[in-house]
Amino acid sequence: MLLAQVEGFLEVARRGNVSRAAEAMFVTQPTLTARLHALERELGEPLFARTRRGMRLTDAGRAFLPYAERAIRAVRDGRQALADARSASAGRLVLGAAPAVSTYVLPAILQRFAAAYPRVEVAVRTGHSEDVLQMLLREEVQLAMVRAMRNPDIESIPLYEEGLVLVVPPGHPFAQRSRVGIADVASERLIFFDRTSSYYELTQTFFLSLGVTPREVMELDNIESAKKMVQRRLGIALLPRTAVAGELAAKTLTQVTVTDAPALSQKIVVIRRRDQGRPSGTVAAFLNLLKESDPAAVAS
Amino acid sequence: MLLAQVEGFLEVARRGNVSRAAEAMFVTQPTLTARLHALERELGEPLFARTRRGMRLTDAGRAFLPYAERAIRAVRDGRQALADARSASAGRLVLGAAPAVSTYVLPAILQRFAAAYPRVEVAVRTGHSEDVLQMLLREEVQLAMVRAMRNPDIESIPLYEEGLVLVVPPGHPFAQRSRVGIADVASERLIFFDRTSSYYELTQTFFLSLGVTPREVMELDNIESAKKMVQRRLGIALLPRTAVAGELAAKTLTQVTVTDAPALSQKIVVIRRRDQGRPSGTVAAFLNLLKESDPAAVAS
DNA sequence: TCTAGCTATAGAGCTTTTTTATCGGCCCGT
DNA sequence: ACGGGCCGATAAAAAAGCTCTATAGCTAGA
Repeated sequence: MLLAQVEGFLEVARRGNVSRAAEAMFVTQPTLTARLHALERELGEPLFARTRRGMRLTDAGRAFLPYAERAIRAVRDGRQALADARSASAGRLVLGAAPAVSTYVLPAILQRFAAAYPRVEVAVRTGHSEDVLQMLLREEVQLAMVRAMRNPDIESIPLYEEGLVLVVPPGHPFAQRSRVGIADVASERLIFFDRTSSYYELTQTFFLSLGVTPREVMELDNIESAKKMVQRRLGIALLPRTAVAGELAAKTLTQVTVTDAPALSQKIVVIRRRDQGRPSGTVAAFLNLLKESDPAAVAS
Repeated sequence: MLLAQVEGFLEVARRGNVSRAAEAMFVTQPTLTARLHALERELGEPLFARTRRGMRLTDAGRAFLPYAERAIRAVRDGRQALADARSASAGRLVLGAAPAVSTYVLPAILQRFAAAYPRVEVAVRTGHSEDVLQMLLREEVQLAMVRAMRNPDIESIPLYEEGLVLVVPPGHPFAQRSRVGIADVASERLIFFDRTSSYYELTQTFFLSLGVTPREVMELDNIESAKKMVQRRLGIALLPRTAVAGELAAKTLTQVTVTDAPALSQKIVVIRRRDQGRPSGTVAAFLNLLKESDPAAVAS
């Protein structure tokens, strides 16, 4: 059965006249007649009664009519849905993100994305990078913004380098000193967050590699709490720069540079299943938006 | 766009494998590949990502999928609806009927029809023959059972001859007499029903042609009331045989034959729009059922 | 009776589709 | 490392179907 036959059926049903319907469809009348015959032959039932005045639906035709309309409408809507998806003017985008990205980087990006594509429905799922990777592999998310990871089934696009910076409360002795060494840091109470996250492992390795073992520590399970603890002078912390950008600007936290230690950072990337072909629709739109902007700069 | 392409898309989407899908659809693999390519070209977007393992839906494909399913389902359901209509195993039948037919003849017929085609939804619209004819011409009903009428746009199939019989209450003097003449009838109070119906005209013409003018009359607007009036000895009436079959059998009314007057009757036919082609589906089923039975015999 | 308007039909040409056969890549077991 | 097996893509020939022009057949209305 050809869609063209069903469309012809509808057009003739509407107009009751093959010639006019043919004209409206930009085909000749015999063509349309043939389509109708083919459709009737396939369905095994006359859909029209031929009269001197034109074509009238038979009972069978009347019975078939709503289904024909539904089918044509479905195809038309499907085309529209694809067009929407292509222009990203509508559709759905499901993102995965690591906690620090989700909280401090994504909001500003999503604000711009939502402004550019107001009809796109966006969903964000937050989790540790490893968990988000699994979501991606299970196709629960289309894109994920996580720390750089190695996996043969994904491709990564570098997003930004997220530095970990040492923050202290305003008025802390470190803030006045010209030089702060790693040994000085080790003697302070250190505040960590989320033992199960990659940050924890990263910072621990960092200290160990410098031969430093911070003794007094406090551990929180989220960055926001860690910041509060530092502000209440319960310790100092190594936190993602994006997570403290706001506090540094408001001078409610002060950044301290450790002179005798290398910069500590990790790469944040956006990852995507490698077997999904070229990005399209909302995904492509989001990636373009990322490409045009510096995610780390918009952290709030 | 070809339905076959959409079906191919669905089958491949389900199986993730062109070769298997092609096999299931009884075509060769290159055919199906070509269909997919044609569909993708028409939609301007890859629907599948080709991998070593087979075909995976792209985001675009996923967006299109529900519409494709809807379209195919609509066509499938449409086919089924036609098949149902053909076998009259389901569907809808809208009948028109004159009051006497609707009340006394149709119930028994519909009982049998409903037994034979339980899934057919039946609707009856009752009205005077002329009104029902208009309903038929406006296609508000598919068939109508009315008195024989002349109209170029309809075709009629004779159903039965409906005789008008003179009924009197049990114990009425006429019931005992061997001969009742038209003059005797004229001296009785006569009960008519529904001045606007064809019965009224018919009976009036009948008396006039015999040179009789019934003086005392009573007029009801429905047969059932007329029967009750006769039973309460308020008069005698000329009523359709089918309408009094039950009372005659139960001996709550008595039939009297007028010896010096011709039999009075009118033809009941089933009519149908002439431009509807050959009857099909529920209509054909109903007509067949009529053909096989004697409607007048089943009057209750 | 003629004309206008309707659909059906015939036959040629062309486009599209389908098929067979084959290619090129990749995975996996030996 | 290599070969068999499975994947989809491609080429080319054959087949099928579609669309066109031209025309027929029919009826209603002038």
